Amino acid sequence: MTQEELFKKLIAHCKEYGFIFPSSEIYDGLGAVYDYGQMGVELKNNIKRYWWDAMTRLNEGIVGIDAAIFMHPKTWEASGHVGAFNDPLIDNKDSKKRYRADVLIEEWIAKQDDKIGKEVEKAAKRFGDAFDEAQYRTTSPRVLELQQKRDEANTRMVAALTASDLDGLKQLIEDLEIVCPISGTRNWTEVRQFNLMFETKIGAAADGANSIYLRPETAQGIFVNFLNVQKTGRMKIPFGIAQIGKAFRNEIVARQFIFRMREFEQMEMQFFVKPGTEMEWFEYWRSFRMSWHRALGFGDGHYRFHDHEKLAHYANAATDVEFQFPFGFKEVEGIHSRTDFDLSQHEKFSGKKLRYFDTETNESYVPYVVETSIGVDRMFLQVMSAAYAEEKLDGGEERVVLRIPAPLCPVKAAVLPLVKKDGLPEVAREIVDRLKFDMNVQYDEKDSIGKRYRRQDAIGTPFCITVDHQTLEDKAVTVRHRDSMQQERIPIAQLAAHVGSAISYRPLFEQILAKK
RNA sequence: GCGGAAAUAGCUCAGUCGGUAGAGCAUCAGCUUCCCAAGCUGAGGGUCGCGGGUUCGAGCCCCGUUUUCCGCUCCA
Repeated sequence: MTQEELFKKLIAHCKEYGFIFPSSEIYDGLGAVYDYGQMGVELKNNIKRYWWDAMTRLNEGIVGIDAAIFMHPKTWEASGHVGAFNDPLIDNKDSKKRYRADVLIEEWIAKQDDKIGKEVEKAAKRFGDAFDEAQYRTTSPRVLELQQKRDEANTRMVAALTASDLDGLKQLIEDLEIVCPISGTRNWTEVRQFNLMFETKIGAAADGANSIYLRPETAQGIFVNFLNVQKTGRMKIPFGIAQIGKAFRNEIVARQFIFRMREFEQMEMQFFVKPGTEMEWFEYWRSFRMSWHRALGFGDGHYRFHDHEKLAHYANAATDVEFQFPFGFKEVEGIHSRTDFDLSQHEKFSGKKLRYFDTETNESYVPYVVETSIGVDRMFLQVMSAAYAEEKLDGGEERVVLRIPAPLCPVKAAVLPLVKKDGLPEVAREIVDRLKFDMNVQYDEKDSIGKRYRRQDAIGTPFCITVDHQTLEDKAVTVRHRDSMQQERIPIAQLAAHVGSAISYRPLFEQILAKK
């Protein structure tokens, strides 16, 4: 089976067993939007719980918040989203390729620089030791001409971008006679703007000034609350603020199932540190976050770091945690050293001081920030793709099993009377009533016992508790394990403790702290 | 957004020459009572993605559209 086939089977499995449904499916669905079903929501909640507790409880000085999705529009000017989330795009009609218009122009400018470099090189050879590069650059007519063309193009591009002048960008591409690298033609479409933030209206006023965005990331809700939390929580640097919440991006093309959705959920933590100590903390979080992933036991080889060479405008160090999905290594989480960019920007735009007063040194400063940001949905897909397995049994039959780590499983145990008579269902119901206070349990009496085991395998239930005739005498049940399919006899009185220890997050947490 | 392919029951699919919808599995009820699915009986479930056209008649032919998949493109 190829990885592609495996991925398709996984998607089908997600729908068949109630993990994920296409949004508003009866109306043909809505592109790149998905709903979590009865099993999916349990798994997703458990993933969030694993993250939340690992971040806020295993680390001293990390507290959580839950900020609103709507934020003051100025937030997004300060964060740079209003400017940078708008990409001007242009298509070549012959090659059918799409490019960012400003990138095409930048590439053209880089080419002029190359030409200038070559001119200078040639001249250097010609003149030998007597060559004065600085003087040559300011006097050679050929170099001056190239420089002038380059600078002019740059000025026009910046002007057009600042003014959101799409026609100006198109004109510039035509004037510079830029050709498509693939087709070599200049058969371009118009330049179009794609705004990646969703916009809506707030309030009843119709004056047009009340546009508001759905947040494209959760981080800004933390930054604007930085002082609130610091002061009311009496937080001392270094400290962190964690948050789980929805974010929205109007992706031009969103595909690969739940890997890229227009509405998605993030788990973010912003860690505020003293300037100058940020690299130390960047390393700490890089290592902590990787341990968090690896503790799930999917195999260390499925993970790798991707360190960013080219950094975003706000960052001075950045790395991704990538997981090997059926469609290749892809980003699940980002760890960024964001400097004081965000808080400084908010100081500028709000006019409010966002500073920390260090009582030991009597200094006040804008803290630096190290961010960890993980997509819940990507994490969900990671768990599902790592857990999904098709096995050949000794009898030659196939079994589909989700080897989800027990603490994350949607259903922890199924209680099954071996037969639907002789008082076995009643005993099974009693067991359900005892266990349901502590965990999500299912009762099932339909079909043969083997069939019921397979149904539980398909949703990843780690324990099947079977009540048989002997149970009536010895007050013990058969516990069947999902992965090994082995069975053991356990007294009913010990069930809660037995299953309870297996579904605890504790071993995962211990492993995170041990590995670090 | 561009190009290609597809869309029939919850799932996998069949449906002849254009003649009014079918199988297996799944689901539900009953029987059977069994520790690793597919025993017996019965039942429910479809505007054939949607809209239009051709035709006496369309699941089938034509046009449009939506969604999905593949490739490109994009991706803080």
